[in-house]
Amino acid sequence: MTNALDGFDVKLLAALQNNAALTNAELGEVIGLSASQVSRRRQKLEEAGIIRRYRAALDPEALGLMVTAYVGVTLGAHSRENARKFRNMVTAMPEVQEAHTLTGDVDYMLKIVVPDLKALSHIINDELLPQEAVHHVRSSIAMETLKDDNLLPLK
Amino acid sequence: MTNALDGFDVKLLAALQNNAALTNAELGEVIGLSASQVSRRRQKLEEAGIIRRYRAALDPEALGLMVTAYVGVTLGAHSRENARKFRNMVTAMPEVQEAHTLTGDVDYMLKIVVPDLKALSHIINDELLPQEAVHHVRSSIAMETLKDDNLLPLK
DNA sequence: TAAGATGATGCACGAAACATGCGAGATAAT
DNA sequence: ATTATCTCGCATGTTTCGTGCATCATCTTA
Repeated sequence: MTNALDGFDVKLLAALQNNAALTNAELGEVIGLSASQVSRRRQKLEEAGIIRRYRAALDPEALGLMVTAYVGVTLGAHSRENARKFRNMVTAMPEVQEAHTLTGDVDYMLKIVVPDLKALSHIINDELLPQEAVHHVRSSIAMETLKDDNLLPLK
Repeated sequence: MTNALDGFDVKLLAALQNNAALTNAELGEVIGLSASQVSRRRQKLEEAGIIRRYRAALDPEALGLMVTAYVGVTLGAHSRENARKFRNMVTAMPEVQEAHTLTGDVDYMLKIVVPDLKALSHIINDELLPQEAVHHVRSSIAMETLKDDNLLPLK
């Protein structure tokens, strides 16, 4: 069982994460393969979990989501229970697009997208800060987005 | 010309950003509309630019991309020319998934995805820091990812 | 080196999904 | 009440997809 990705696979993945609306024939034209082979390779990549899902990328501003912010959260007493609560809350919040635990003095980094500053303020002051575990919150608003494609670099 | 999104549109967008592989018939079943209507509304949403593109979401770890880091960059002398160079460089780097200018003391926030710490070190020390404009770089490695779907919150 | 096995490829064809014309129904304005 | 506008589902022609099959390349083993 050879599961290594060859050049075709890498090209295919690159094409698909750029534009998943292309037909197998068009993809084949781009990477130099027949449509049927594209179909087969695609299926394998999906089954292997390398292709996780297909998604429509929406325009935030067209939907009235004007504010993106990065919020660093520092927990106080690192009690297991409070931390668990915090994580559950954060992952359940639709405004939170990304949430990571970090090295260094800031424990969590959240990427938040909301319609306006009022909504951001509400999240920080009425949802995050009241949490028992939360000790300190530092938010920074994204003024200009230079890049936001989340495309993975394929060697 | 009425361009307001109704409930159907919102439901459709929500479904599509979760799973763009659904057929129009399946989508119609979910939101309570016929396949043909789904097709038409979809076309409109695409033409209006609300649906930007369709993308395959890949598994970073399956591709050997094990390290995600947030890198805050502070510029020194804010000369127009140096800043421009920095921005061009950053947007051209495939490892940079997101790049925003921020409010506060940190000028830029970069989200970087690379295979390993060596690659991260290389980017910071050999690509970012040598830039004339760059005064200070502070990087924080994401240890655990709680959420990374980048789904927009649809009211 | 020969021979067998494994896997990848393009072609062809049946099945599935899509796009669109059309008439019916609903809503709003005159 | 009537006309105009818009949205709807149905039906149908077209495109796209998935898979069986024979061929070709590569690798293994004797």
